[in-house]
Amino acid sequence: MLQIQYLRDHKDEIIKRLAVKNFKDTAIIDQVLELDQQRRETQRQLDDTLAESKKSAKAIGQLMKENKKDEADKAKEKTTELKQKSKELQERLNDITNKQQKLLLDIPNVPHESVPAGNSEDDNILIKEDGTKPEVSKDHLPHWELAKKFNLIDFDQGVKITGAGFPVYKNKGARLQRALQSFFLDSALEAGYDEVQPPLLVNEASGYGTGQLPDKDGQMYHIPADNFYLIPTAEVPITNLYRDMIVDEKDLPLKNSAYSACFRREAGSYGKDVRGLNRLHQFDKVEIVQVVHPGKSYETLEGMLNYIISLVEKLELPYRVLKLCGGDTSFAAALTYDVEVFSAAQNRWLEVSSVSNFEAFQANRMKLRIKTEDGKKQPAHTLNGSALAFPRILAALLENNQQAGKIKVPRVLVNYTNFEYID
RNA sequence: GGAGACGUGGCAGAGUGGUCGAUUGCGGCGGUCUUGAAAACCGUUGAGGUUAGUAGCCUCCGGGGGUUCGAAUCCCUCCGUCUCCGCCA
Repeated sequence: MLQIQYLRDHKDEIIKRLAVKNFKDTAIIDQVLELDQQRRETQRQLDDTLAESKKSAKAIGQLMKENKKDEADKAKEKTTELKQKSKELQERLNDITNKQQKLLLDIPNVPHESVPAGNSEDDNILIKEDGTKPEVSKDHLPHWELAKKFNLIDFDQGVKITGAGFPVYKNKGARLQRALQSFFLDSALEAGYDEVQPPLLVNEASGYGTGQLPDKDGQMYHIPADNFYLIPTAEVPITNLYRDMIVDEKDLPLKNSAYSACFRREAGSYGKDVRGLNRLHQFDKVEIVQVVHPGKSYETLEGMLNYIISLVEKLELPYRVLKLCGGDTSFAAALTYDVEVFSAAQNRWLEVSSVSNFEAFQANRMKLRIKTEDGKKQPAHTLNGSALAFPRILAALLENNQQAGKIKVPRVLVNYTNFEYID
């Protein structure tokens, strides 16, 4: 959510930058500012009325003590009138505030000035590409074939017990997943992230806090009986740990990591995108989150990106980094980098991480502020990134490392798997 | 799930209708004293809105609603915590 003060002061610039995200509903911004004007005016009227009524009520107390009943009764009448007036003003103010709030929630975050215009992933900018793509021969198999051949993942049984997009990992497939979890969590710990294990279900307020609601309602699994949502990423519970908090500047940065299962409805996906592990309804991920001083968030973003790259390098996977264009940058993000690994048998790049700076957008929604040394308060900046998502890493590992009759496990994972080959 | 108790400022804990945004203690910050520190003493110390403003004014005692001239204090409701019972990984 944008700060109303910021919107008031930089309206034209904001409209211009939102166009980069293909947000062209400028009428909504005019409406918000108009409502803001009304809000402040009504607030002022209400304050004055309440002040008068309060003064009058206090005077009555005094008159009662002095046994001046007639004067007290007179004052009561006056106060009753004032009360009626303030009640009306209060209702009007609530109405205006609610409308304004609702509209504000629908305005996306302003993209960073370096974000290029664009409509789709084709307009993303290649920042970096590194690593050696493996030689691919004709008998190279895609990961879903390998998973079957080596009995690592059972997609059909997943369909039976739940539905498509809910695979069952087995044997060395399951152990490899466990190895990834430990490797990613240990690495994050070493990089200074405090480990947490959050709930996988969150309430509505948390969904609004990080910006999934109301924008992505329908993408999350919802449990109506309790009005809970299954988390689409650990970003939601972790960042919301700091909702409604005022953090001392000297305690920054706050750094957390968490492993969690993630649940996404992925309505509308189809074709090769959902084949095998490429896109699932339930998957595993280690997420990293930081809460930082506004002056340091872009520096932090680069640091997080470099950390993520280091993981991919340790896994010996060829990768590339993209800066997302406006059209591909999510509702809540100001700047996002995607990290993709090359999956040899499919001959395609798979997104395994997305790291974003949300600036004050989430902090504003969830009232997460920092207190500076001179006692001033301002919204913090929040960031998060996948470090990393398991399924596509697994897909690339299987496809890229296949040899005659076996698959080689990268050296860094052998400590965790206790096997060198899948055979 | 059933019965009962309770939710007050960073924490502890008063206040049960009238200048209470709230006694007090601890913690934090500033000062006196000290070579320095501790102790002691003095002062200060929540959040939001409006505003050029660290001036004034208004709002906030779990959330929402109600009674009243006036509510932290009474009523309703929701949420949460605790105790006992039941169930249970």
